Amino acid sequence: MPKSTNRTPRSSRTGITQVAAHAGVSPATVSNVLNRPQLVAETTRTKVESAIAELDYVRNSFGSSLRSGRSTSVGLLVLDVTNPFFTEVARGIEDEAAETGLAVVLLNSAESPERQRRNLRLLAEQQVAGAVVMPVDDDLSDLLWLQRQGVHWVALDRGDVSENVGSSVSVDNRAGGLAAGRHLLALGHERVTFLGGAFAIEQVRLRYEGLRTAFTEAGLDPDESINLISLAQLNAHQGERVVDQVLLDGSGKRTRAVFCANDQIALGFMKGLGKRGLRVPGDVSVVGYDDLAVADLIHPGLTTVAQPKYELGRAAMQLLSAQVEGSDQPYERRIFQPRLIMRDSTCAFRD
Amino acid sequence: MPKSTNRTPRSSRTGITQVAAHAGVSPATVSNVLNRPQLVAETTRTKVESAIAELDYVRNSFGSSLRSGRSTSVGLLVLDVTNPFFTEVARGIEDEAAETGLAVVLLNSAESPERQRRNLRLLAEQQVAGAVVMPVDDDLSDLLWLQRQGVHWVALDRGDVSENVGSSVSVDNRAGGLAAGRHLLALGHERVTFLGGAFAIEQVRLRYEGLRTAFTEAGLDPDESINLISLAQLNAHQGERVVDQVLLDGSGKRTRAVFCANDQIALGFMKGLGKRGLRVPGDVSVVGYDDLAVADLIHPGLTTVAQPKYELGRAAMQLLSAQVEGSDQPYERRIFQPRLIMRDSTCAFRD
DNA sequence: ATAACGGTTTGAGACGTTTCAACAACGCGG
DNA sequence: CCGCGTTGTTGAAACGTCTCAAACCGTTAT
Repeated sequence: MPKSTNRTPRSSRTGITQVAAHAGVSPATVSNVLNRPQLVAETTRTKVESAIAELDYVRNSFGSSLRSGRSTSVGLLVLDVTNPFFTEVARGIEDEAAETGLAVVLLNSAESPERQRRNLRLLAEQQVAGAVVMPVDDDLSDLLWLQRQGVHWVALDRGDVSENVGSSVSVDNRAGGLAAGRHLLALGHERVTFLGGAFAIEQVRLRYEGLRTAFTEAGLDPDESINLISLAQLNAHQGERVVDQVLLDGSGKRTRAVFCANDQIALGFMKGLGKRGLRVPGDVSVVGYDDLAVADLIHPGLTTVAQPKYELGRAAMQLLSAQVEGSDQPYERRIFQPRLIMRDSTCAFRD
Repeated sequence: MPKSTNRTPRSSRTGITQVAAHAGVSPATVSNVLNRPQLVAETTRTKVESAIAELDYVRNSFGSSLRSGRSTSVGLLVLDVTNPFFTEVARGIEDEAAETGLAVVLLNSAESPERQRRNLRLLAEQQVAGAVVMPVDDDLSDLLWLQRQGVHWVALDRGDVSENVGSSVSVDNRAGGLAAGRHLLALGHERVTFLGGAFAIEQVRLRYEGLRTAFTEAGLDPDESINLISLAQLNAHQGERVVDQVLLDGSGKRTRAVFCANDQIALGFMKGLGKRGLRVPGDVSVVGYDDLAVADLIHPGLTTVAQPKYELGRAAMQLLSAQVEGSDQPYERRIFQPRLIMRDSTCAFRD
């Protein structure tokens, strides 16, 4: 990469000073028009405004932010830009930010702690007002560092960050697991496979716990009734790969109901079933988690647990704004409720 | 929203000056260590470096950029953050940017010209070094304005921006349509429905033209052989809604092959077919466009035209860097080739 | 006539960094 | 011992904006 000399091209870009000259007032007045219009008299204000229009002036946020200490952008640090869950959230954040005139700086941790660290550092350098972060692991020290640098943050989908460390928005994963479990039990499935155990990931663990609760509620022993299968990664490929293992079940009886930690796994799993000539829900009932757009498009429609992703994003941004505007704000954790969406991938148990 | 006084909290944040004091050198030297390490003597450099480490100094990009005129962020303006096509592209851009230490500012036009305009303005204010833009319509005047403000840009997936206005990266849509057409013809389908005509969108028009070329090649009259159906929007819902209309075809004969302008349409269409008890590919062969991740997960697997999305993003970013580093660079347009992926949603014609 | 007072405007620093000309220190050949 | 080039270091002036205290100016109260 050649280290080119890439400096501001022309000698004097149109700045607040040029506008001031053109309108016959002082720079300070122009600044006032821009930032506290109430302070400046009607007639001068219009004069300045037309000067701004004529010169096609746009504010230089560097100068502005440098002086005022206020930043006009916020960070969004996600694990994987490609993940449909995040993209919905991102849209919520983006919409909310747009209303406040904030720009969203998107960074991708790619699930790597090292890259997360680099990105947080970048955010600190960029002096963002705040950041919405999906932490890559349980180690919050980097986030605390960010806080010390004066950057507020809100944790996304990680309700477990301890209360007095930061705000968070998340969806009640336990409730989601519970709803899925109740649904399957209502259909008569007293034996269920949970597909996706990777308990390092909090969300998965909670969904599993919710499922167990449903069985306990029903007077069944979770340890007996739930077949737990661990996956290296929570993607479609793993879901497909593990089909045979699931079908055997260990108990001898064939598995009739599967609850997947997310929709992608469910899709992979269903693909695997199809290859083996098994039908959903005739042979196996499948419940997913996330309600991706495709869940409603595939055949059969996937019964799944929906999360208010867009709302989640908006809420995250709102909490962040609150933090930023009043540094003394107490930390808040907002928890949303998931919703079971019944489609055609589940049906009543029959032997 | 309360207009709180939210100023820089502490009196003197650790800046280059504090580091200088702590290391017993001048601020200029610290700056040199940061930007041109070769210039400064080994011993002083280490001295400064440890001061930086001890004080946990992070560079303030406002001050830096203000003075140097160099920006450390680029914009990415998309039509819809949620669109899987863009998210892949975004990942490419993000990866490439990360390597250069650039931050990506993500903005969403939501298909609205007015919001695009606002976003471009925001980018100008943020003084980004450049932007990757998917223009919302054919009106390039706002982009030219951006250029006048000193912000370079690269058009994404819009090869039609005229040569001497800006760079672009795109995928050869005509070739994609051609490949799809040849594939269907090779299977014996001499009559095909094109689903998605909304020719305001350049990509769609070109895919259609490619399809026509395939028929012409084969000695068939495109006007006779291709049934063109227009959709208000290119989404799954529209794809589903239009099923009956497609099946009738007008010619009396039942449609046996459909080429959809994108995968989402294809998915919706297939859902509609399923509801009517028709099988893919037995009753109707379906070809999509985009190769979304789900195309390989659903049953039957969707035959579709894949675009090198990730590469597209990387290339866009590379072109942008070139523009930024040497303002004199000639505009370049990079065109990628799509690839037909054969799965199970197409089969030989039989009556 | 003076003082006090709102409503407006403005001069003169900051903010944190980079840059560049100038300076210091040093060794070296003449 | 003097100039001279080389290598490191630095003082001071930007960059574009915001902010604050001070100045200005017609009014009105004293």
